Amino acid sequence: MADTAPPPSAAGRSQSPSPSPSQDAGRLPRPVPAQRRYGNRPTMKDVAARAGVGLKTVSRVVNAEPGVTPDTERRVKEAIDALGFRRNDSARVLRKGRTASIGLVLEDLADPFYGPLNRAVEEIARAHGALLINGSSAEDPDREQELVLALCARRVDGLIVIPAGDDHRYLEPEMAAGVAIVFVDRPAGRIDADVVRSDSFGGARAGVAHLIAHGHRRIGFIGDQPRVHTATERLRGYHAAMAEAGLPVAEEWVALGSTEPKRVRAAAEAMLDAEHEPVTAVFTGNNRVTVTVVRVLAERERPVALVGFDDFELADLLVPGVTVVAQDAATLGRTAADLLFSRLDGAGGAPSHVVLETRLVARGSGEIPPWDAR
Amino acid sequence: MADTAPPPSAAGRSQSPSPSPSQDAGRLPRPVPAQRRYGNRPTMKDVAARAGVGLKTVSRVVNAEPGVTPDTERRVKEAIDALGFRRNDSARVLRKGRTASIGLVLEDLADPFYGPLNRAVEEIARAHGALLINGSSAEDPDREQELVLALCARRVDGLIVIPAGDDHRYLEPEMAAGVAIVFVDRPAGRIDADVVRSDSFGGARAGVAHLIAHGHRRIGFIGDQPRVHTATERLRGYHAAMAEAGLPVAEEWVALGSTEPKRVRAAAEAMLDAEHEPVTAVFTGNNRVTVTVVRVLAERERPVALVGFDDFELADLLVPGVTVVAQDAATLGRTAADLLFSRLDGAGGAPSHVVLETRLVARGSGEIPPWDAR
DNA sequence: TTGAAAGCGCTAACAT
DNA sequence: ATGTTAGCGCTTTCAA
Repeated sequence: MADTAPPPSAAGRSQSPSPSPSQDAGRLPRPVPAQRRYGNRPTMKDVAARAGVGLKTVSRVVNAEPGVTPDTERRVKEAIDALGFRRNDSARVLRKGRTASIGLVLEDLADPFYGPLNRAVEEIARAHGALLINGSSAEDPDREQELVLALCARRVDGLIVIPAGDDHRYLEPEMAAGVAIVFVDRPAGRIDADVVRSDSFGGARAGVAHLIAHGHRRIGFIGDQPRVHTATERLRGYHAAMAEAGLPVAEEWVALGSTEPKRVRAAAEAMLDAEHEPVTAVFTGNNRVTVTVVRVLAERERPVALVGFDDFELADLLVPGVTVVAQDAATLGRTAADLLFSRLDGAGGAPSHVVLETRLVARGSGEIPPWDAR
Repeated sequence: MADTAPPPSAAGRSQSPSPSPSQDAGRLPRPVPAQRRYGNRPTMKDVAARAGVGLKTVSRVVNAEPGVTPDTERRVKEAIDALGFRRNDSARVLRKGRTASIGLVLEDLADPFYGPLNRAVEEIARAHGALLINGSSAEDPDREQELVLALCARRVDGLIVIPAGDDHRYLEPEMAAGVAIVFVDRPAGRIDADVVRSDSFGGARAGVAHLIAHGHRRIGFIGDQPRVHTATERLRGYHAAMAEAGLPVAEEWVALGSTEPKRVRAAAEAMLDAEHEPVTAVFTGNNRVTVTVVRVLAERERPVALVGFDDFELADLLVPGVTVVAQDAATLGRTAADLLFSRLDGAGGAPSHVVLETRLVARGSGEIPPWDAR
């Protein structure tokens, strides 16, 4: 999209040639002077020494455990402040077995659809005292797997995954080992696991039916790659609506593929400008596609109707307003996170499949009549 | 909101009474049978036992270190697969001292402005083999500190922070201990640290000058809270542009505060509808504010000019298109991440302050002449 | 109330 | 080429 401004000046390359940091030059051949990790951070042992107490006492103070005299506590706290001590949670985690962190793997951190979802998950995690580690798969199954396994190696307590791939059997050992995993937006492939998703089929069917109700008979569908579950579900909804209205579907009216603007634009133009049976309305399979199609339609004379899956900011302020099938990303995230933490709290039982309803929001673009209406 | 699927059923406590995993059962009065953490995941020791090799050999295979016969390697790998072993990075980290993870603290994960930034940081982190832990401060200084310190306790190698607070002295011990920290969007408060930000002052000055060039003399400024550095910098730019044009600024034309739509709407309406000297143009301090003001202006008859700080998706498709002072969030993130990793790679030197230029993008709303022009 | 000792699972350093 | 021994910094256990 926008031009990527080059970093103005090369970032501060002003390092002086490191004046021989430490003096421990000519000494005994000690293998390694028990050198501290973590940039020589003080440990509980250091705090204990400074406060003149035992290690465990420091631990008690740090963790606010009972059984420490106010006076001792004060001395320990002073030592902590003086040394700038901060507990090393890595070590704690190793001992305790829980990391108090969960992983969130989504498709693209930059996609505005995931912002509210990400935020909702974070809020719930925070309420449970857990940190959120996240990353995006860039819609690449290999990358998804790599990321998910890296998170498992970090021993996240649980994982929320928006799957890019369609085979998640690689997760079986992890799940058997007790990692809780909830899939969002799309079900897991070839394993049975918790899922929270929107009703893609029903939403798309309703959206297309809306267009049909407004007089359209030749309706295009532009969606995501067929590998993506939501894409095929929405396409199924499209076919269902058309079939229910007794309308035929020409092959040229359906275009699945990447959400890359160029591809979407080409697909849209092809079905709009076809000699034979140009479409009078378009249903778009997700917000990325919708935005590009809005651009294409804005350039043309002939008014073409549009309904898009996913709501997006400012959809109401465009002219015409964009009619959408809205799904609630925040609720999706919140529900998934709640489910995940209930699993972590010990909830057993069969995997649950939560399906959230969508909502058709009419704003104008979906109510445009066909331009060839007689 | 939607139905939060109730935890299906209560806890799955179905582990059989541990069929005495290892044989060292009837021995000394060992306090606790060394029970495994992490949901009984296999460890390198288990793999070693199963493959009939030493622990270190497993470690070598797992880390692809040299010095293992192809045959041994095969046996170890078989054991790994059979057991579903996955290295515990918590332990690794404890030993190695580096976590290969960085933290990103921003204001709001749901704000579209941060999506591309987040994504850019993630890409760089990934290129360096690091994971990204992130969270949002909700623009609350206490929450920022809490989050940052939690990340430090996890011993992230470095931190990228979009500061909410204005006093970051609490980071001094961390930085002294070697945690690399780069601030983005706004400088750190009361400490000297690396910063990567846009030229808020210059951008705002240019934006306001643009309005002045189009004939406006009464221009409003609606910005973020005065605590936020960018807000005051942009206000400074506004004042500079007005002063340079010899224009007075009425007190009622300036409104700093929360970016909450209600507040922004009230502020906008007040300055637009003033009896005395209503403004004919508005400069908005960030994308959240801009979006709300666009809504307000869309409801009115009188055409009011608008220039906003920050670009946003679809700004070009609104009618009129919204003229903005664009900053490149992705480059901001990329530059900060590059700087962070250069620090982690040992780059020393004084803190660097990188300032990225902004770009005025004229799209229509900023070129509307004053409605009272004679 | 306090603390010493034994690991958590891994890697570094040193045998063999 | 492979194995053994110490820890990393913390919590757990148990004794004082």
